Amino acid sequence: MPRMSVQSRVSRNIQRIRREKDLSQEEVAHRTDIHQTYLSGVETGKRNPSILVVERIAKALGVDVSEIFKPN
Amino acid sequence: MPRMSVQSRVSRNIQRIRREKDLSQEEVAHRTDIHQTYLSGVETGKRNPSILVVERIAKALGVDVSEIFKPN
DNA sequence: TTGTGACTATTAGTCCGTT
DNA sequence: CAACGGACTAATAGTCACA
Repeated sequence: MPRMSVQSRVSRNIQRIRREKDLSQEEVAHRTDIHQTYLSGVETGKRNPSILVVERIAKALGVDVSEIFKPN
Repeated sequence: MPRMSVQSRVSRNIQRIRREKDLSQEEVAHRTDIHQTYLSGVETGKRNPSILVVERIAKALGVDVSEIFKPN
């Protein structure tokens, strides 16, 4: 899977990890204080979040930020 | 070096890689079409760039985006 | 060559409801 | 529970004159 855009990479990783941990978007929204609708936009690759937002999501998912940017 | 903020992590990695490749901020600015002053702000941890901006910088530096987010 | 402050234009991010 | 849309506000993208 070469040269995938950073947005799809991030969205896939976030969704995968969130599901692995059995968390709902609403739960992550609560933990991060980011709206569910926005998280949805991130997970569907429609949003271009800042690195601080990605950091908050990573924390809420209990993983290091670098996990979110791993190629898939 | 535990739990360093994503901003310092990103700024350090970008600056380190850029210097390893012997590039000036202006050269990277030209390649990314991002202004030198903005890059400076990113490298000094004062900006909170979006993931698309980080992707452009990574490309200009010839590394995968994940490199930029590696802990240091 | 890199950093700063100040600024405007654009986008990130919120909040509402609805599917 | 997740996605979509619109309307809105806060924050970032991007520029400049200068140190």
